Amino acid sequence: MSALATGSPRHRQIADALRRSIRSGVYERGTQLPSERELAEEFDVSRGTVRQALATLRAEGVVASRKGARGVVLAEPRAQSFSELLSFSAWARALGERPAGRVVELARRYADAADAHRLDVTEGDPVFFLVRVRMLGDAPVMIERTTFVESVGRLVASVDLEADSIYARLAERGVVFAHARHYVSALAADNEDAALLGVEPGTPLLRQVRRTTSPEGMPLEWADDRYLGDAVSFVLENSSGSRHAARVIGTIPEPRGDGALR
Amino acid sequence: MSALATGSPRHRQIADALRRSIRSGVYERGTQLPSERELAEEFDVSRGTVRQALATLRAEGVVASRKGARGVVLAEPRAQSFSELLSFSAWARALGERPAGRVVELARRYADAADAHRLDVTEGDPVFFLVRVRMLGDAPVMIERTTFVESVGRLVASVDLEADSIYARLAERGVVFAHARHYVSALAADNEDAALLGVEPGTPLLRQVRRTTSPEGMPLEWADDRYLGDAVSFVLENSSGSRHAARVIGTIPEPRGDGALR
DNA sequence: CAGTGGTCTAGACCACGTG
DNA sequence: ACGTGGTCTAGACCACTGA
Repeated sequence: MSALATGSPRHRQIADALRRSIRSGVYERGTQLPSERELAEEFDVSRGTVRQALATLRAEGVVASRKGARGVVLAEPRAQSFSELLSFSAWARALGERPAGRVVELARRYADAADAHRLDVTEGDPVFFLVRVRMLGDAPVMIERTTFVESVGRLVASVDLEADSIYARLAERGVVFAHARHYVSALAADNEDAALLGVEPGTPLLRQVRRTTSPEGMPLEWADDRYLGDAVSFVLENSSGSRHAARVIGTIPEPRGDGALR
Repeated sequence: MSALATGSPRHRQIADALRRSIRSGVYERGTQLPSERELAEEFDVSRGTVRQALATLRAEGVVASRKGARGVVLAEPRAQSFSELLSFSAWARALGERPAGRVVELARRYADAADAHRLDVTEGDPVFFLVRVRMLGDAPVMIERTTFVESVGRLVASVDLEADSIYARLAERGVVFAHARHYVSALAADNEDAALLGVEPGTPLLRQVRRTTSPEGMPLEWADDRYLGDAVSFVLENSSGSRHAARVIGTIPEPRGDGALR
């Protein structure tokens, strides 16, 4: 016990405490939580702070609540975070797997129309392009094709790409990835995909196109990741109030509009 | 103008107003928003209410904010909601498409192990099983295989499944779908999939397995939806603070644990 | 340095649900 | 009828950003 987050905000500490209570069976799946006023007294904070903590758990799909009734426990908390969705290395390590990567290509090149659109740069501006095959243990599970804006790419080029997590290294140098939008669809492996993953062309792949921005909203990278369909899946939570996820026609918005459809 | 949501909470009205302002170009992508205190004065509410509205936009990926600096506009707001992710009909209509569906099978049967696990019922309990092919215009785009708990399934059986949105009809009868967890992966069309969608076996499909619960956390249905990979994709937003989405090893959790992994 | 968002408090009223 | 969560107010202090 102890040594935990004395400096972190109170509402986060409370969310952590509630998560632990649920995981350890103090509050079981399907049962009701104490009222917000009771929790406020228990943690010696105002009700507003308790509500802030509960909002976090609600967004995680751990609890649900309605107007006149007490909150209920929906499910065990999942251990995941933003960095684990962004970084293959962080994710793999959190699962106890040994992440590995083989660099296929690292090049400085010039932005084409797609790069320009997704990174908010001008066509012809320099960007960095990186292709890696990522593995769990010895088995390849995905191909990662990432395009970085020049300032970030220069840092990437100085990292040990075979061993390290790019995002951990960049974070050390003050490059913060704060927000991402992901497009998820399915496609058949083309010849290059197939060769890199060691499968037949035509094998179904899960495609994730991602665009990541800094806290200021500045695009930092975009990536086209392709997973073996039976190796990995994505999980998302989705409640009546929230709009974190959506479904769109077609695959990936290419030409104009940043937001697809239209 | 006017006629809009006089009864809805103030923070929602403010979020709507800000979304409109961004869409209409009052606040452009990449620029700063007014300070929270200024917005509070403009809308004549307290700062807390403004922050509640901004939290919504943040979760949607429309704006971002950090400690000492003003919020910035990340992207144009997307028109989507929970019901549009859940209901094929609502989604298609919102896009101006004409949704259609062909019922392949509707049967009352008895829960197998997977049903029992996902719906919190006992193996052998009655459930309702529905298979539909969904189309946009004349083209089939997905197969929907849904299993309902008995109480909901009985209502489903009384609905015009070819024309109506199940979820709209159920909502009218007081069955509220409040929370969903989705698992997204890729797989190859099997013979049945291929025949129903009119494609070759082996064609890549985007698979979404969903489990939906009531506001009280009671499971109402689970579904295995398979989309033509090039017809539809999913979009998700994901910020440093949030945990709405995650990546997991393997495809769909089958046996135990509700939360996959472990 | 002044201004900002992040956090927190201590109240209040309402619509809703359950007994 | 009562307790509940949802909403809202009017303050306050802090850590951080940016000129």
